[in-house]
Amino acid sequence: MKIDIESFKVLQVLVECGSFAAAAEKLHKAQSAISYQVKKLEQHLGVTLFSRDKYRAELTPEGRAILAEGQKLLAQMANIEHLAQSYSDGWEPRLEMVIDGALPMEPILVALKRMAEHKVPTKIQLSVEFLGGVQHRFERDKANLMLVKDFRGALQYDPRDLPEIASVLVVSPAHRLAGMKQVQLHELQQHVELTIEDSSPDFGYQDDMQFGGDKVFYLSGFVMKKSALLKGLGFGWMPDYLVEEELKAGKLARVDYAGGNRFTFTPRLVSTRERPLGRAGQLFTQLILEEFSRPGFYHDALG
Amino acid sequence: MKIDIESFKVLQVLVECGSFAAAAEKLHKAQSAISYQVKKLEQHLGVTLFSRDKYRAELTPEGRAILAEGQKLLAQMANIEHLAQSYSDGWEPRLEMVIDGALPMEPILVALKRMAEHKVPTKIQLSVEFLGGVQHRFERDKANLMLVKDFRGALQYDPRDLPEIASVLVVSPAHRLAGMKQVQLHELQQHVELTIEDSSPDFGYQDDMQFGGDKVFYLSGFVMKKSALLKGLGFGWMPDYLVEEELKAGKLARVDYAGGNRFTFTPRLVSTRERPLGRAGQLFTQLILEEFSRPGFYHDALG
DNA sequence: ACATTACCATCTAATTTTTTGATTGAGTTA
DNA sequence: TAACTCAATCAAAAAATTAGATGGTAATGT
Repeated sequence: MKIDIESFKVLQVLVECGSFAAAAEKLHKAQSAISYQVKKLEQHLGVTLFSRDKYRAELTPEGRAILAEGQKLLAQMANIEHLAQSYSDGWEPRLEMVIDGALPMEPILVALKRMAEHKVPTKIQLSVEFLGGVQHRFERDKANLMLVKDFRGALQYDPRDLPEIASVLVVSPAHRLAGMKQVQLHELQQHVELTIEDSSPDFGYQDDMQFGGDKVFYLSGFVMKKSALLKGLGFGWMPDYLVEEELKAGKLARVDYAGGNRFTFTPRLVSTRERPLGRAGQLFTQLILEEFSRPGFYHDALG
Repeated sequence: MKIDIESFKVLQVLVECGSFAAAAEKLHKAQSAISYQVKKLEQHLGVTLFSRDKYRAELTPEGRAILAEGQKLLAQMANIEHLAQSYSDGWEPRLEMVIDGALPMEPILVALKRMAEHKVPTKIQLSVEFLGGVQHRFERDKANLMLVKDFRGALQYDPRDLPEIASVLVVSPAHRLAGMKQVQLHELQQHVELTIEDSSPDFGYQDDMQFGGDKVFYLSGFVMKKSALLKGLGFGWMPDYLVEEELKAGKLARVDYAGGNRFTFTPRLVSTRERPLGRAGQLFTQLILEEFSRPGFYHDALG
């Protein structure tokens, strides 16, 4: 004779209705069934829930307390059913995403905010990595989505292009490189290059855009890289949207590198066919596309 | 076909054991019963909990999430059973107490602390009232215990004496009454008397110890009364234990009232025969008796 | 490669739990 | 007082759950 959630439902309705018979009617049951359920619950708990010495059965103080706890139980049960309903409506329970720190966070955060506004039941986890670390983590954690800068595609992946992002080679105006015209590669190589540290543990990945000088500082993110640039520590690539202000204000200067001081990359939104996106992943995909394509945002930063 | 708590227990054990057969053995059931329970739960929730395409059945992501919620359900259920066990062990679900603000809080709080150390499952509610307010609230709220100063006993009550507490008539040393010898009643009546406001809404109750002058200030508690005394606003009774320090330090002085500047009262712990005390009430009664009888506490304050 | 074992779904029959419908005694209302 | 409502109880019926047997498939051992 196991305890049954239904007993608490009965208890609840019983108290609402005020009598066994009324509760029976409300639950489309016979009155004896209610009696039976209450008795069962009382026996199982070893506690008298109702005092029957008066005409109407009345909740005991213990009954009141058990009822209150039972409500919580019912609420948790309802919660589970709601969750299950969400799942069978196509929402996935979790959405894990890995994002390249080189990409602008603003549209990503806006997309997440809009997700929240849609009351999506999916639990979302977002990790930020750099360079090879993105793909490494995506594979290690078997994440669902990856928002990545450089992507070596394979068959099982399902990539989708986002609008291009441009980068520019910059340096502090106080730095020697700032004043030079038509800087040659060997000249660049004599200065400190600032780079983002690859966050993958195994270095199978190599940044295309490194210059190969002796003095390379590896930094752990664009915030640090930018402040190192501002301090005149060295030169390095920065996405336009991160240095627009500083260039305008003259706090940073473009390096006039002979090989070109601009390059663009195409961020990609990648999922895998093994783990097809659920409803939340699809919604996020759509929102990310919208936010990255929104005019007047970081595109304005482009010269 | 209703959903059953037992299903979640099965789910839990199933995941712990890793196989249907092992779970069946652990639960002393046939393997087919486990299959049946899982299928039932899946159907009811409309969600696939296990993927059976591989050799071993494996939790789906949805299953993992449902399991996590199910654990909460089981925890709540266990909580209810624990509570019920407490009740059938004689613990009452609630203990409501009303306390006279004239009594020292220290031993009461110590008793409550010791209650907590006993891991009493009873929910405790404590209200502080003054004079007639104590009994009024006791009756209105149908509380279980009342710790009261003056008590008009009736048959249905079950009072129990606590050690006496003494009060003294005090005033600021700067006040005119402070220097006077053998103060007569009519002299007292010309000054402001400070009294605690009766907290009962209907004033059926009248404080015995008032002097009947014109100028009476009603204050809402001893903290306020004491600071009014210290400021020299008037004179009034204070329990010894509250003014011991001030008398020693000379910040307050005894009034040399010809009718006597001391009176004692007997606090009483009262319950009613209609609502006999449960285990928590009995324990509290015992602890309160111990704390009020503890030597070296507020009794030291007595001259 | 073959036999053996472990895994889980499914089926039927047995068992247990729950519901029903009728009855009873006690308390309430007209 | 008669008619009524309340809740407990009982036996029978209905429903849910379990055990035991069987079968197909995947892993394991020889």
